[in-house]
Amino acid sequence: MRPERSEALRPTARRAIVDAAMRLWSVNPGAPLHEVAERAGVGRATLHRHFRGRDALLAEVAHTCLDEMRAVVGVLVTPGASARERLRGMFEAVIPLGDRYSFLQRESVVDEEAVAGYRAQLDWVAALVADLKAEGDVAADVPSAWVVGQIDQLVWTAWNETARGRIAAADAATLAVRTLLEGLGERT
Amino acid sequence: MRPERSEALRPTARRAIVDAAMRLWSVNPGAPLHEVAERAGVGRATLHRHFRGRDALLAEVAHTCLDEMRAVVGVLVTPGASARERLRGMFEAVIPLGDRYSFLQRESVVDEEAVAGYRAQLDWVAALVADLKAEGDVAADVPSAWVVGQIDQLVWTAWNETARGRIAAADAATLAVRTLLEGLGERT
DNA sequence: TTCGGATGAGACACATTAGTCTCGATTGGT
DNA sequence: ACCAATCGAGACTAATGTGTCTCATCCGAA
Repeated sequence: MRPERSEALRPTARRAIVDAAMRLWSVNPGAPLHEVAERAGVGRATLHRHFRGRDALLAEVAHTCLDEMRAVVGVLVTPGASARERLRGMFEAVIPLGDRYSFLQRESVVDEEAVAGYRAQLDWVAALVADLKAEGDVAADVPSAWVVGQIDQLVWTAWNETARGRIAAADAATLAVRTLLEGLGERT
Repeated sequence: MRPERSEALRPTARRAIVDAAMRLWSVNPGAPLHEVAERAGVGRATLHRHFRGRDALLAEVAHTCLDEMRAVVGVLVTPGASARERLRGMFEAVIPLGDRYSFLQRESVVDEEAVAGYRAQLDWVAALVADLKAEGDVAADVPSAWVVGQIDQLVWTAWNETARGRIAAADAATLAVRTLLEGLGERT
């Protein structure tokens, strides 16, 4: 009757709830908790046993997103890689995560700590932009804030188009790099 | 006591409500109706006198957005203009509207007629992209869907960055065209 | 088999929002 | 000055979401 019971252990429930919330809130940011519980295959009461309330769950979801993002981007610190290579690697790593992170677009009500983490991510991108400029991949006269915003949106657009099946997932990162760099590179 | 009373006529109330909803929902898509009424300087009951419910208001707001967009874009059919000039004109016309249209990003629950209007807008952009390709401004090997999505997002990014004061409004359109075209133009 | 912890289902109270109604006040036109 | 239409304020009900609680059940471990 419940073959998935064996895997629905104690620690797994919490994880399932967070995962369900990520996916559900990415599509419908205002989805009620009972929908999250249902999607997680968990009772409503169990959700409240693990999380004090909606805010607590939202905070944990945000933290999880940022942790995963950090883990994925952390691999890219391979020394010796050019800024352009790091940019491409970042796109390849982050674009597949779009279907779970898109709800973060709304910076609405999140933890103090979470915003700090988000700031750190933006700083990472800002540093990358600085390197791109230093290595001549991005023209110096383009405002860095614009470049950072563009990279942010490129990730979202890439996921958006692949999710709709209009772009092959494999092409997304290549297209993103090309779109960004050959649009902001040194004028020819 | 109420100097604005003279202008708060019968037909104006409806308009004020729609306008308030546009601006408010752009920032907070889930804002309750009493906040919309308050922002519009109107009683809650009056709002319900003009609109059957939340859905009806949402529909009218969407229609208004599309109508304004159509009106603004309609001016750009000046014959003889190159595709590139039309693209730039579109950016200049549409970017200032971002603060009222951004809530449309969520295609969530809208009128059947509204989605049709939105499709028409995308078709207009798709036609522009075709012209850009024909005139050699956009490389032929880039998927048109990507270009259309990019233009869409460019508008949003441009407003986002100008709203945060990180980019001068006057530079936004120029930057957008440069970002798009010199990123997707013929390889050099 | 027995026991303890965790779970699911559901009842319940509470808060917020949506929608309706009434009443007194204000406005613009006559 | 008067009248009809509209409006704002507030009371009221219904619907929805949130949070707490109880109880029967299931699972794994002893």
